[in-house]
Amino acid sequence: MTLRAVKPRHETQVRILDAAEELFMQHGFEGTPMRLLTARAGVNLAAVNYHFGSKDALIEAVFRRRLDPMNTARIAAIDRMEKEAGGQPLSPEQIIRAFIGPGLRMIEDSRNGGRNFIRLLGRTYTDPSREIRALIGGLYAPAMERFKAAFERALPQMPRDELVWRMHFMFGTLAYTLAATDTVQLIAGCKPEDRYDARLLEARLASFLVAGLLAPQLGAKDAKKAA
Amino acid sequence: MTLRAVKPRHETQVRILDAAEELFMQHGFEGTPMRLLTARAGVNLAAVNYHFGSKDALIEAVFRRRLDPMNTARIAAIDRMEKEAGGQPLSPEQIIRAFIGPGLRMIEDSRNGGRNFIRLLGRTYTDPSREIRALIGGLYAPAMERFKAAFERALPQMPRDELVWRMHFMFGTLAYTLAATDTVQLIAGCKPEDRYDARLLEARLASFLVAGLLAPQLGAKDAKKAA
DNA sequence: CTAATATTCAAACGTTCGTTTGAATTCAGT
DNA sequence: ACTGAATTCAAACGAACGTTTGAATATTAG
Repeated sequence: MTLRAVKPRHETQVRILDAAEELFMQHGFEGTPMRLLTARAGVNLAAVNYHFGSKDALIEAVFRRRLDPMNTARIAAIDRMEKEAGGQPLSPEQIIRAFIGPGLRMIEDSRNGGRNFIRLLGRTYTDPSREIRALIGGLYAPAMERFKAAFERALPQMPRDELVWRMHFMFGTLAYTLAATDTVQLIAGCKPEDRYDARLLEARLASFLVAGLLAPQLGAKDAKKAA
Repeated sequence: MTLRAVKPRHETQVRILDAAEELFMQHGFEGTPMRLLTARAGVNLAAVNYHFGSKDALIEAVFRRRLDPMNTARIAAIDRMEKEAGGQPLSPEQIIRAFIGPGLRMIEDSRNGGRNFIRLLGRTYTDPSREIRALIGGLYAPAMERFKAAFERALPQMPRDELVWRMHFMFGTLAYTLAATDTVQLIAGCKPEDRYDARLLEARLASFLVAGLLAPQLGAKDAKKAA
């Protein structure tokens, strides 16, 4: 009741979520049949519908399991840093690292499938399905608002729409970097043995993003067309 | 034979390609049934298999139709610019604009479906299917090599692997920006009536990418782990 | 005009999909 | 140990998938 009974209570659901994470990453949502998924998880075909209701509900559960704690941690990190700064605005690099840190560090967690999830997450930002994108957008909304506020405080001189675009660019760079962790060799013959060092990647990415965020703004001639 | 006969000769194939472009963008490859595709194109269900062989072959044809001329144009632009420079290396901004220009300007072509294709292309870089990614990678390879060479000439002091990473980041930013042309509002309440001004977007993106490409490199302490 | 080729068409093929069913089994509370 | 709920299981459901077929039609060439 206390030890042996508690564990298998949700074991089936965990096995399903783990298998879904891996297979969704490898083959996509529509490319992953329920039969393959349940076989990989070692459960009965009907288990997904019994525990989650439908395949779509399973997809949502896969994202909620990791994304909710991840974004909660991001918001908590920003809150803590601002409190420590005592009213002073944070530096852009601090904010950027607080945002990209949790995702990048989850790459190293190949043990518990965090790496699978991150890659899955990266390519789901641009999923064809409107419902899927809406789901991801909804899960991200609170954290996004929080970070936007932090950036506005750090860069009070930057116009609102300019900031939105640069956040868009930064978000895209992160998403693609996470999604295409095996596609770097597309550009150059990067040896596949070069395993990802998350700390090094974080440093490289942070340097790139900080520079982009603080890039020279458009001249007045072009900028007035944006207003 | 000269006017009425020439046009309908390939009209069916063009209608199929146009419909595929739009529907693949909206629903993905696996999410687009042949019956919907052929109905949208106004052709018979068997027409795709007759003219292209299979659905997979159609996917390849969709990309080849636009991507081959696009990358040819990119390479030609670089060649021309280098010739005009007379041996002098090009500026990073020149190279970046030569790369992102063709794609961004195709966004404005909503008439002939170029906008559809660009969004489709953006999200296919991170497609789950290995075959699809390999196809895209192969179509991009020549242009990628050409631009890598141009960057190496423009930035001789930058280490090879550092350049590869930064090209990766830049490529990701462009891909996501193209793919998520309706997701900017995810970050902020960007009014949907704000139509894309491709020239303005190109200026914003170029500024961001140039800054990122020229960002300060990692210190020696971190850099030696990369070697 | 006629014969040969190219294309279109309706219909059906076999397969695979997500989901449902109802009985069998395991578990928890008394 | 016994009862009721929770879970697992094999089997089947109807629908939708990509593809194939062979006849009908349109196009080209001699």
